[in-house]
Amino acid sequence: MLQVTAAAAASSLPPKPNLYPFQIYRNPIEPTQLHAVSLKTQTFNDPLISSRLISLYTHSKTTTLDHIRSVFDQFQQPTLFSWNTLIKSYVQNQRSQESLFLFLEFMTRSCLVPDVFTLPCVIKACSRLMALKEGEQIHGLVLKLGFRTDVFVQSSLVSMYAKFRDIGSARKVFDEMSERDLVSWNSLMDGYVKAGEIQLAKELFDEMTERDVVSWTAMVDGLSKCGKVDDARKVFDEMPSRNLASWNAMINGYMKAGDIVSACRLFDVMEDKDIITWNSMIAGYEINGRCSEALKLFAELLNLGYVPTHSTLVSTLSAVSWLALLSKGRWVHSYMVKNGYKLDSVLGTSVIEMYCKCGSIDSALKVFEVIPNKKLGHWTAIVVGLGMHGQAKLALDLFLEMLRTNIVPNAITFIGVLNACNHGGLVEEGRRYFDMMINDYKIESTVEHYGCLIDILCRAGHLEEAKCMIEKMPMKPNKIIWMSLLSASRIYKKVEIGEYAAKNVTEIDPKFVESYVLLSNMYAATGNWDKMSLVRDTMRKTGVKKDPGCSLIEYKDEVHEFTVGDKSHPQSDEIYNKLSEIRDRLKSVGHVPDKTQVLLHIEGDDEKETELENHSERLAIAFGLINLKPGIPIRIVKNLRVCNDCHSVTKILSKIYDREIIVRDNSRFHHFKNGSCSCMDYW
DNA sequence: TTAGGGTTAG
Repeated sequence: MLQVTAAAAASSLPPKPNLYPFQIYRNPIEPTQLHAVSLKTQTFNDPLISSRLISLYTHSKTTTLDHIRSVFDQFQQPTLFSWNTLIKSYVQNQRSQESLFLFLEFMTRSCLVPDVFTLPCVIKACSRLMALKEGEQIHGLVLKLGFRTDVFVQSSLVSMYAKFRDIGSARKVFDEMSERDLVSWNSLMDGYVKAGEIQLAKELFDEMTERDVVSWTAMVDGLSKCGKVDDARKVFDEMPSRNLASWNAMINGYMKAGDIVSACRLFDVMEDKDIITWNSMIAGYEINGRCSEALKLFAELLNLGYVPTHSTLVSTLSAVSWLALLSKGRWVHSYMVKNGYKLDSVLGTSVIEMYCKCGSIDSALKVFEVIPNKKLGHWTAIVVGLGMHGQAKLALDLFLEMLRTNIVPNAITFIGVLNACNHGGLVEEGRRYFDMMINDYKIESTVEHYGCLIDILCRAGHLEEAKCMIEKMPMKPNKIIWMSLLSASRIYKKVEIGEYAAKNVTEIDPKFVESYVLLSNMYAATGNWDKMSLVRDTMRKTGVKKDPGCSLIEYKDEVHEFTVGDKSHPQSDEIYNKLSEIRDRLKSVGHVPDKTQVLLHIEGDDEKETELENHSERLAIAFGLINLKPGIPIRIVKNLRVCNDCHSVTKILSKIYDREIIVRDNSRFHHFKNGSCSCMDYW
């Protein structure tokens, strides 16, 4: 009897250590070595050996996850340990979706029961994927299996719900926990922070009997995210110890508050920095409009040997886009290609956007075309970009192609589509896509969608209808919408509607210059000189001033900036000679300057004409004609809307100098080529 | 044997 029991026990136990090829746990061993030996000694399927093998593979830096998977697939009966290890590897390698698939396979195929190691892994996968439904299912499984008391499992659930912004469920799990560790406190607190409930976060923080650096950092982060950067600094100063994350949170807080000086002060005194520190600074400069500084930091970071992350590149590309530094953008893009960055949803979109905003729609298209299995972001970026560049037909063709590949558009895609319809003057299509968005895709229309549709109507001259729509739309019309109506009133000479629109703009933003400019230009265009001088008087009285026009052009890695009548450029003499040559050529083709649209207080026609001729974009064009070789497009970035006269002059120049001129104004691109412009004279 | 959760950029 005794003997039988011993034999049965022996057969269920793992073989004795001396039966193993070598002492697999004690000695350092390469996974490939163990793999080979296990095959030779036919111990490959031994539970201990196979578990150890998977573990060794996951720790080896040279083994890919797919290879580990192929080894795993050869096991006859993978152990729970092997399943857990593989599931975890997927999560760690940012392949959470596959880890959930694997978990599903585990549940259906393996006859094993998940344990306290399996569950936190899959819970984390759900929270990474923002998979609410799956997360709740796994929560159900946790309850069914009775892991209610396991602190690891429970705190994973708290952090998952916190990530989902489902603070109620997070709180519920937290309240039911029989014991709580620091992580559960911190997770819940962070949940409150993320949900913007700073008061509740603070209460929880005060309630905590023990705090670690993570708790303190979450508090710093929370306070600075709700705009209390001074309070955040107080907490930061009180902290018993700080780590990189704490410093980064504080820097980021300052940057979000627009306090670049304080952010820099911290950055400068920091001894250790990591890539997140640099990313925070670069993104901070970028959101505060200091794009040149952002690019400077990017260059410095590369010099110091840091490896840029996706986030670094997104901010950098964004800064490049703002400045429209095409050559810099190309450099960053080729850096990415050389270093094997994949153009995923986020990065691909950034690169496409960069080329669009730098005026090279051709490069954007080239990048778009070579991206394999394109995501919604890629499609949206190119549709929006084509719209911006006035290529309506291609934009809509691509949109339809996207629908054919069963990609579901979102609200932003439709902004691109409507914008494209607008540039192509496609009124009926615009209405149809607007309805399609609401009825077929159940996307709620925003003020931006209405803005596009109203601009479509305005552009086509349906001003009354546009006005009706503005009055009937379900949300409060914004400044842009009224400006759209005002701008069209100027073109179609509908003074009454224009005045009505201008009045509404002024109510929203009394200091908004562009509305005064448009109103005055509308009066000028309709010969209402008295009212025009009235507008100018109002501007003088309220102290509203027109921003000085400014144009940028990139040449040999340098940005050349011109303002109206600028004489500070080293090549100034040459530029003014070129301008007088331009004047003669314009005269010879019969161009008469449109002096009605000048809004500086200048008496006498001669002065007005000189003023026009020295508009910043003319200086930039002259500079381009002097320096850029024939055939190379002249790319200019302007801070304001292009004025009427400059627009018609640039059209003529594109023809007489046989030169493509691409101008980015404050909202769109104008491609001047062979005497016409891509905006079809509506802007 | 061996594996798990929380803070900072985007």
